[in-house]
Amino acid sequence: MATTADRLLDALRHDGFRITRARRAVCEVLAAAPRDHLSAGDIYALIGPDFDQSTVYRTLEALEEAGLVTHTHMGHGASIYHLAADAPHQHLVCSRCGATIDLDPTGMESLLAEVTRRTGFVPDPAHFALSGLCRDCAAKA
Amino acid sequence: MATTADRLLDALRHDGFRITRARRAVCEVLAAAPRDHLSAGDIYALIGPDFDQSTVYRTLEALEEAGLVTHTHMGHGASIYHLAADAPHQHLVCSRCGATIDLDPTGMESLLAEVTRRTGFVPDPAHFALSGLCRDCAAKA
DNA sequence: ATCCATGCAAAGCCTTTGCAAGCCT
DNA sequence: AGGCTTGCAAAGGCTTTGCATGGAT
Repeated sequence: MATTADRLLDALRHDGFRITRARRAVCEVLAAAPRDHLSAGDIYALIGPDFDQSTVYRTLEALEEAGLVTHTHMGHGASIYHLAADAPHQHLVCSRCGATIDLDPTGMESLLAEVTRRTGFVPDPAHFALSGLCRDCAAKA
Repeated sequence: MATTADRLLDALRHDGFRITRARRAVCEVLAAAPRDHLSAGDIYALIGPDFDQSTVYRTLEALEEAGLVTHTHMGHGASIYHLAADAPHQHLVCSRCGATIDLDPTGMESLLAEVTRRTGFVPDPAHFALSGLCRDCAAKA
């Protein structure tokens, strides 16, 4: 069941947020680009010049507050935003060429549980990328 | 064998970098605070107003180029710098209270090897923090 | 003497904020 | 009507860069 803009907007409304042209535009972009890596700047570019970038940030903030969207820090550049309904995935960023890879986190649970056992810390691995060298750059190094 | 400022400076010189007052000051701060979490701003504050922040960044860049220092992205705020000679460690940052924890990466090797096996990607886990909830914040949630 | 490194200032990138006007409910 | 949202503009935090002066070798 794909996440549609209307579904996002309904959820926003249900949480007491108002539905505006700007929010509709952002939701449409997000719904049209599932599993994609959109920065706030990308979204701003996609919804066109009728809206302000601060509105994009505020809308994303509202969507995160409603649990509909999450964001991931990519270290260098801008953070990227995802639909919360998408399967969580670990982002790998090549520190040499900048390539990004999505990794299915299946199998990482035992490691994360081990971190929690040792430290009490409950990791949210999707919230930061993992740096390293991609296959090609590792081969050259 | 502790890393001293002189050792860092010798290594810099050996790589063709010149030794200056500013570089000496930065190296002294780094050598005096091993295993610490110093941002460029912290270092700038510690070396005093006789130097410029751009010099701090350029010196850290030189030290990284020479393989003497590494930095870790902490997501929100500034990156932190470490002596490369320090034991690598995974940084955990609490997304609620901001607390940071250092984690001995022993035991993570098998997971990282698994990532490489699946994707060819060779992770450098120390280069990004890991987000999540610290013990106290997890208990409250 | 050569040319790298510095300080200064300014800009860059990403993100946040203050404020008055406007729109949703 | 009431108050949440917007656009605009400006600022904020961190980092980088251009350029002429000054220092290391």
